[in-house]
Amino acid sequence: MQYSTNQKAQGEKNRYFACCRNNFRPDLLSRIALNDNKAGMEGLDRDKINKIILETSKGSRFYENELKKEQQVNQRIEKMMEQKARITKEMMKQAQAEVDKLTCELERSRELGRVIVHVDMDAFYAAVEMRDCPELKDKPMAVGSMSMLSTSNYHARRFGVRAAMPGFIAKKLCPNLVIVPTNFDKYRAVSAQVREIFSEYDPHFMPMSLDEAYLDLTEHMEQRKHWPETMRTYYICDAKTDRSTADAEKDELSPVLFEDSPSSSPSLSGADRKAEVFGTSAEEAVREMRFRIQQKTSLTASAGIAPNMMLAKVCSDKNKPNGQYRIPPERQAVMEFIKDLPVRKVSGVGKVTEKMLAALGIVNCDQLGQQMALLSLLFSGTSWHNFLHISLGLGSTCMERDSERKSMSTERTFGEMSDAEEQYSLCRDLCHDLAQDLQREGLKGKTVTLKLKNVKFEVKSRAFTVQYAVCTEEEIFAAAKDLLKVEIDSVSPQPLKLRLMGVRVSGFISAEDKKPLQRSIMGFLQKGGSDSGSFTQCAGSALKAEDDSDAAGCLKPPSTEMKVPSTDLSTTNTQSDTTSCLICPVCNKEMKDVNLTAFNSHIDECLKGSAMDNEPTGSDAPSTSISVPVEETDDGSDFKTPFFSHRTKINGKRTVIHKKKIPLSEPSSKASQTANSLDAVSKGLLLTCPVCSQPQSTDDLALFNRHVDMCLNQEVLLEFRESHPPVDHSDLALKGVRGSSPLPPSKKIKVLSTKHTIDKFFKGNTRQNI
DNA sequence: GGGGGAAGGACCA
DNA sequence: TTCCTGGTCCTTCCCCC
Repeated sequence: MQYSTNQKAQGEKNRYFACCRNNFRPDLLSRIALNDNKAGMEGLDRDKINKIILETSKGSRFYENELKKEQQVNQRIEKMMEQKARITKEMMKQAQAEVDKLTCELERSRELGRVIVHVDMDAFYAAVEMRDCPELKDKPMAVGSMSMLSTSNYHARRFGVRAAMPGFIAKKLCPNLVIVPTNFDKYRAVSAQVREIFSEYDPHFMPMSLDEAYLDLTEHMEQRKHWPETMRTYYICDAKTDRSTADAEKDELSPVLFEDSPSSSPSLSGADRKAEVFGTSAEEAVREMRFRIQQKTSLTASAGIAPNMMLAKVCSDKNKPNGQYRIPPERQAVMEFIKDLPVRKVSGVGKVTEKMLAALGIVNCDQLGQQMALLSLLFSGTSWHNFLHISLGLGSTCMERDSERKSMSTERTFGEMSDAEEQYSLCRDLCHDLAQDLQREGLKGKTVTLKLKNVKFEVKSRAFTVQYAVCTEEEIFAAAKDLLKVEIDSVSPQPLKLRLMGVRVSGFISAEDKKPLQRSIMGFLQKGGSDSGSFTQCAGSALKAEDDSDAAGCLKPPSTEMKVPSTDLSTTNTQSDTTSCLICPVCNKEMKDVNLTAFNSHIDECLKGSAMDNEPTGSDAPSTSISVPVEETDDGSDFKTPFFSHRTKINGKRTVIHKKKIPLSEPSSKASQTANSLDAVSKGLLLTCPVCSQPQSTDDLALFNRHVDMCLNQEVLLEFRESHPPVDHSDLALKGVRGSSPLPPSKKIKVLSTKHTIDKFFKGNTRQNI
């Protein structure tokens, strides 16, 4: 598809006059009107569709709110235009110089060597439903409810029915529309099948949602070059394209067609089957992947192939449905593609940005590039850098893998709710659900945010940062209910009329601390420590960690969370874990690539051995010492726990739990008790638990070890309870983190930003080059 | 002035 | 009669150090 600027301008003009004829203000249309920026929606009678949408929406509270938002955007544009009027020639000259300089740098670092693919399933939810219910195939249908549609099939799109449109409006546009309720379990199952295929092309592919993903095929292409034809041959499934789920499941069981690595399936070479041989180019690899997806799921996918993620995403939309498009890895080809591309096609440019740019006469990426100096004076650095990337056809070439979750939330929309008791009850329900989700992922966060949408569609969020990271229903509710109370009180004696409530927890504590409370042997024995808390990293010896702790002595006292060193592994379920580097606490020997079972056996042996030749020699006797961390407390006293040193990050600040090494000869220490215990073992009598200090029978060292493990875990919990007394939120109520400053929700009118947000595609290497 | 919390908004699927 | 959900990131304001 070619984008013609002239056609587009003419279209805008026509729409403007059509609006005038219909007494609709054109500036309102941009929010309420049909967004036909979607495959299968080209050439629609927009005026007719918009008229229906507006007539259906007009007068509703939603419409009124949209109107208000639209006016806010218009004000932003006015401000921007005033700012533009103040720009001098000199300012433009300087700005241009800066733009040129940055452009040169970006051009120098342009990377064209990666083969990035964006795969997007066509009308995914609708396609799954049509596959499983063939009678829907020829009807306009959508998935969702009368309130909101998730997606629509291509028949429905011809009527202007699309995702994110309320069902009742869709019904006005297309009275014969069939609305099917969502069935996420089914979509997830299909998505898993598709992802299985993705992983064969890029094991580290980046899923964006159930129906789309980015893949880096660079490595695959290298290998593929040397593949014989048999490895690129796939057999065509004769199954009906509209087969039922049962058929699909049957197919799934077929090793011939669907468990389809030709190399590992010699039976595939049956001559009676129709085969398709794919080539070695990127286009062929992607065509093969799409073919396999279709064979396995009976669903089609579209794909874009480009040197970066931004372009790949745009490309996947180019030949939708069931098509693909490639931008060759050459600068000229990229620039040619970008030239006429409407800015709105770029992911990250939404309707507000589109409108603001349009006010400056910028519709396509070519114009975006030409106006960059002006944009650099009107938008924030982040925003115009983003625009510059787009105009140069640059995007991330480095997929951000394993990025950590920042927040977790749950929200619910409902009919008007005015009763306070009901609202508190709902709030608790939400907290309950959220707590379950948080605990499922082992997350704890310090900021609780309550989101409210009133019946006028006005959204408010109120946040409160608690002193300790929370994850239970009670803890979250304690904070959320106070936030809710303030809102209810603020409109009293009128009722607070809500249509949505949500609760969010963010500000997660570090990766290491957000794991369950139980501290594993792995955590104790890990050499040194690492910010990430990963056991597989070897960041320095246990002795070195002692130095670290000294160095960290000048740091602020560790936050109380630090008293809960934790990992996700318990001492009893670690057998499958192999670590790159461990250090035995008894003999201090480094052990590489050892699994925990073997490591535990080694410690047992060492304990026996140490017991036999128990010869404590003071601090120079690492073989018979254990580490006891010392956590500084406010009164300067030591806080001892039987843990090894442990470093973590809280809110970006690195903190270290201090570790003090205590030789066995040191009296009155748990370590010396261990020494005594070892001595006892040597005498075959009893062993004193280093944690609870109780003598234990020593007939069986394994039993003794289990006892110590249990004690350790109990002590962790005890310390956790001591250091985390139940938070009485009624005391903390709305004090916020700034101490005396009362939280309450600011009633001030926010100055609207005239800045744009950054496109997430530019977080990779390229962005760092700026 | 910088860091960080709060609030609100843009954008995405 | 009816306009979602869950997530990320950005921007601005404001307080504190």
